[in-house]
Amino acid sequence: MKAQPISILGYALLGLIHQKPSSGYDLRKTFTETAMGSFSNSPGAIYPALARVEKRGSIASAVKDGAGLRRRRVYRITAAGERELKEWLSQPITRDEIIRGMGEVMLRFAFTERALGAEAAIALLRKLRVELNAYVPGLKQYLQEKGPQMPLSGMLALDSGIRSYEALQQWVEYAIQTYGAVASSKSKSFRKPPKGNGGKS
Amino acid sequence: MKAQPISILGYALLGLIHQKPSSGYDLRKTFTETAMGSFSNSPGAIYPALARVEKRGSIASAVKDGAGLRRRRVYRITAAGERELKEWLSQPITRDEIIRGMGEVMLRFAFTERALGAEAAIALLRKLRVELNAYVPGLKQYLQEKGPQMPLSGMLALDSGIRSYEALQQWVEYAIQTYGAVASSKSKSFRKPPKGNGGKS
DNA sequence: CATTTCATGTAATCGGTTACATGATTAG
DNA sequence: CTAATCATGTAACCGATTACATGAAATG
Repeated sequence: MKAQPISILGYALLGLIHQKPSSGYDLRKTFTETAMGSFSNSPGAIYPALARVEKRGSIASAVKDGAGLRRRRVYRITAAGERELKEWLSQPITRDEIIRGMGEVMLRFAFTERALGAEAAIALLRKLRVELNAYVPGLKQYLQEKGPQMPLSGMLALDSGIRSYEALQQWVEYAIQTYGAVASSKSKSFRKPPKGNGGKS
Repeated sequence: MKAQPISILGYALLGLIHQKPSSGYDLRKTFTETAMGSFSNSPGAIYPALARVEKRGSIASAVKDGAGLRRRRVYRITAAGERELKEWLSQPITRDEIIRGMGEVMLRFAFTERALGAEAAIALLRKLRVELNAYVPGLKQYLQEKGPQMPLSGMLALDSGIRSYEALQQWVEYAIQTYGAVASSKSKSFRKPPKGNGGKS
């Protein structure tokens, strides 16, 4: 039944369009100008991806063309697309996803609040915490056991990965706390910027 | 002249083979069992990649086939391959590389010591430090400026990226110090495992 | 009026994913 | 002797990269 699945780029586009109807050019700008630089901003990636997602019915487009306006094809999400987005966001976080890189997890987290609510975002963070707590100790043990036999650079590269995961663990705690505060006060306007870290900069 | 460039997977294979002649199966095991899990361990990726790198002359293979031994095709690096590896490792670190993800940078770092020596590894770390110091403040400023207008989850996702870069900055300092100590003592056997972090585990 | 920016696409190519295929060898 | 593991491949498909193409509107 299910045709082949939506690619990660497809989900990124779907999530952004869900937040706000956009044209291909808008989405390209988002990828170049905001911190989503890990996605391709090339037209040869985005326009075909949009066409694929549209063909499967997850988004729909309309050409806006007024006097003195540039012709723009604006996409909006459909009911089916919203369903698919929510389904994707609801999938459990696996260890595999953590190993392959945080990109997809973070993308899902970024879209969860808007699509499923703050409680779902907190639940995702809790699941992420569980997976990290199960994964990181093994890495550290591996470093301690095999480290001395590795070349120094290999050992350091591994250490870099571990530190990165530990920073993520600290972030998860902070994010859960932040969400908890917001959820309990039930006020969307209550929002202070994160201090972020033990700023040494 | 230059045919199309070697892929990242190709360089990963080239670097590993440079460290030690290996078969495709060995390399697959390396990807699954060690912390290089971000690379594909599927035969459909590795064997064609090996064939491509061999066809361009960067590696050469010989079939080892003894009595009571399984047939294995073992690859070793050629002089041309070593040249190409060193050239790749010598390329400057760009901001683009940092944005696209640390995977390639770390891979290059991991191979640099063996291929170009400790001094080159330190030089790479210094360049990485410069690039990070130039990049991270902009991200933090972006968060402070645009953060309040972003949905909480978006702000937190960005914060996660920033924390990750800051952890990397700290790692770079640590790595430079570690290498400095080893280089000054000029002794390869002097090597203690990294404490790694403010261990809360 | 020329150039830059906006805006959307197409075509060639290539590497990775997934799945399948094949045998030989060791283990139970 | 059967099952699992070792070991190497192949084929179909699909998505991303790169480069090119087009045209309209704003800018100077």
